[in-house]
Amino acid sequence: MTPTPTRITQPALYLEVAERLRERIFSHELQPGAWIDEQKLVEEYGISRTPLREALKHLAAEGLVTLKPRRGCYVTQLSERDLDEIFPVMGLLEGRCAFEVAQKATPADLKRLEKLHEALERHAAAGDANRFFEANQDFHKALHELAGNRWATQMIEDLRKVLKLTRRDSLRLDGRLKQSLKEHRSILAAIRQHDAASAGALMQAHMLAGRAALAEMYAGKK
Amino acid sequence: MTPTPTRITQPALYLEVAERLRERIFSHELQPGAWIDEQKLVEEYGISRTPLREALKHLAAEGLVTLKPRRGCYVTQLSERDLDEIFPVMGLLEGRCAFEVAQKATPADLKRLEKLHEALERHAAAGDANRFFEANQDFHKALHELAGNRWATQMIEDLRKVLKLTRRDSLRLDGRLKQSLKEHRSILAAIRQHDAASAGALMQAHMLAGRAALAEMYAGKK
DNA sequence: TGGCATAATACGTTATCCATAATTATGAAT
DNA sequence: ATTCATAATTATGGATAACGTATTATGCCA
Repeated sequence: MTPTPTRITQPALYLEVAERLRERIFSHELQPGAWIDEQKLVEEYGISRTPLREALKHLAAEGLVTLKPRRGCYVTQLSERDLDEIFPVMGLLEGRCAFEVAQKATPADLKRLEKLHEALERHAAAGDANRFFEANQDFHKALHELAGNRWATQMIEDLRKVLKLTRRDSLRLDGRLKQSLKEHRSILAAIRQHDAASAGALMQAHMLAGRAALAEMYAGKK
Repeated sequence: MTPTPTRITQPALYLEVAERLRERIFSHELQPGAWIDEQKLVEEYGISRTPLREALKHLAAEGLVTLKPRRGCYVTQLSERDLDEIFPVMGLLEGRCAFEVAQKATPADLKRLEKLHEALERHAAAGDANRFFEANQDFHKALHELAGNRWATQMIEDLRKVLKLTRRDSLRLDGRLKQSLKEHRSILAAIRQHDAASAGALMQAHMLAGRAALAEMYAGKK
């Protein structure tokens, strides 16, 4: 038998720390705007300051935290303006992916997408927003992979991470989940028909609709 | 009199180091694929390993260097595939900026763009590829600023840095400078007429033409 | 010549210290 | 008592040294 399939090269410590912090940020245990206490984390994780600081710089490059010189590290707070800027960029990139996939998807690719979409339908029918969110992400990821542009994919993933700072559960908004499903359906249909222009445009609209849903949620909170 | 207007908060050391390394990378003193010797740099700059390593991680996040676990740091080498992926993304983002600016440029904005374009014309007429390159960058930067999407701008700038790893002087290619100027002219014309769709499309084509020029250069080298 | 053990190199991490800037607490003067 | 200036505290940014360990290179032996 092969020895324990331990990772060939174990990830650097700072990457592991970054991942742990990411989770805490996404779970909102560390809220946007919160100060990140280096000393506390050092003790908590039982590591030294160096890798922690490297992890924080890494997260800063991703945009999840903001480094204020001589004042420490804070969880990034997205402004309304940030959202107004990020979603259109996402729309461009995701729209392009959809465009590409519609052009070159093979029957096997289509089958895969349909399978992912079925999961989406299922979770929507069950009203399970969490699973829907996951399935949604899987569907988009499959599109990126099929589009085959690694740089675009990287950018989209970075932006998605940043958006997770805020998005939380706009899907739970009354009707948004159903609407989102509908949009997905039409995107998939366009891809199936190899109608690249429509697929791209629909995807772009899908992103902007996501922004609008968020805005609605904020408005509702007031 | 006010005290010496020294920088309110002087930039962190690792940022300065990163900038110096960037220059050495762009000047091709550090060539793509080259191994970066930490010890040598530490001695050379008279700093300790900590800020140097932070600088390297920063550059890695920008994509200029690649960190191989336990094997050190190497200047990033772009493949043909990378170029084929990056230029279209640039096209999307820059195209969008041009689109936006065409929509909302004020007379003052147009005047500013025209002034920048004049510099472009001047340096093209003089056949000064270096200054043309600079002026070209200024023109694009002005567009980003007028478009007003900071996130898109950030991404474009990051990609431009990465492209500088390779691009060097495709502008010196026979005729490319002139062709580039022509493309700029038509873009500016579309913006002046507030023809957003054309401005966006022309800009996108401009980016793809840049990719094609690079490919031609590679082909010529063989 | 080929495989394996050993040595050298350099990366990742820890621990500690110092300087400086920011924050808070303290105390004096009006 | 309130305000302002100063002092004490705290935390970040940076430097240094040292250690463990993975990778690479060297060289021995079969």
